[in-house]
Amino acid sequence: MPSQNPFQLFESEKPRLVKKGEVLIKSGQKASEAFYVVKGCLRSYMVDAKGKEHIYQFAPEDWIISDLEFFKNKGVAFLTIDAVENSEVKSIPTSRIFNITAEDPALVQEAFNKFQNRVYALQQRVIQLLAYSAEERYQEFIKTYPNLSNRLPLKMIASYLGLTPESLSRVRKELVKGR
Amino acid sequence: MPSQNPFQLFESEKPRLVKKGEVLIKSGQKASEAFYVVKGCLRSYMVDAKGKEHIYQFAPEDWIISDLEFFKNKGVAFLTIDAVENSEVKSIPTSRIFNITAEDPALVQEAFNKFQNRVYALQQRVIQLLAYSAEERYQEFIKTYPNLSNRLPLKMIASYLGLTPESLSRVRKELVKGR
DNA sequence: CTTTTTACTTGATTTATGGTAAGAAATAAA
DNA sequence: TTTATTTCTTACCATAAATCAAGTAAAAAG
Repeated sequence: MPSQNPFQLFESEKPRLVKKGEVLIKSGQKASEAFYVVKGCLRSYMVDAKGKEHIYQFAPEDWIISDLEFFKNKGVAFLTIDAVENSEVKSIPTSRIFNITAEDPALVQEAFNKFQNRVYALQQRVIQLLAYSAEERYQEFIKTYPNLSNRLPLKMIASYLGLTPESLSRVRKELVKGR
Repeated sequence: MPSQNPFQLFESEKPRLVKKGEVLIKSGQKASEAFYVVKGCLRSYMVDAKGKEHIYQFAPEDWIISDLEFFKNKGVAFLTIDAVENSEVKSIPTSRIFNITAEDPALVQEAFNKFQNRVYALQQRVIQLLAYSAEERYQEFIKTYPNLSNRLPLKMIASYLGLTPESLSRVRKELVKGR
């Protein structure tokens, strides 16, 4: 969810420092915050029955990240959110995002744009998971997020793409050979 | 994108009849409409390089369906939308959805709810594609959309779940045996 | 109805990706 | 630095799902 200017909704909030690895929202927890990343990178993920992590989203600078399941799920977070790097974030209760109707129309417009971008990004993600091979998904990832692909450990990119680290390592090897 | 009451935005539109198989938006086409399904069922899908269809979304009664890529893609539709059954639909230009700021606050609130539901549904979909096996995805589908699973041909459900019809047929066979 | 087309099933085989394991490289900690 | 920990690579093998192929069932068209 990138934006030209920091989202107005977060403007008045004080940024907070979070250390690499620090957990901001824990799955099963009864809290719901949305985070705006000023600096660094957060991620959201779920852990399956076998203990394997599946990364749903990365949020580098200027992105917003939260767990929307909250509303559907009796106020219990479904995803875990933690910091991939030492970061600086602003936060608001998620509920505020859905209660801005009466406020500034510019804010409403801004929220619409965010939602539009978000739905668009998710559409891309679903299509890629449905229709693309491991190699195609990886190539698309580095094309779409060139900045992220050199900052993130391979195993996290693999998790985001629905692959094992071993498979992504092999894919990468093939790509190098191919040039 | 289900809703309690038909979305206000579509209220004043005249419903139009579409026949099973009729194409409403064609990939590559320079049109962008959002459809509200009064009766029947629509779907959106993309066709990959090998000619294989991948279904992104189904829209039965009371759902909204459109191609958001439009905005990002120089006004060219990425997905194709057609009718899975004889249907009755209302439509508006997609752009209207993003230009309702100045109008009725209730409308804005309604749009927020739709977006929230949509992002939530997409989150579920991504997580399932990342973390679930063929069998788990199918079971989740019939649990989440019990009504849809008996109306749709198996091959479309397979496409939606990212499977071949052969694989889904086998999954189904195993499930019957298991009981 | 009868015919034609499309959808579904099932078996045999292949393929892409996963799992295991061990070592190398890189990063973090001491 | 040196050591410890984590990440990445690579080889070998396993497996879920895809592909191919052929037949059956069901739906649409005549």
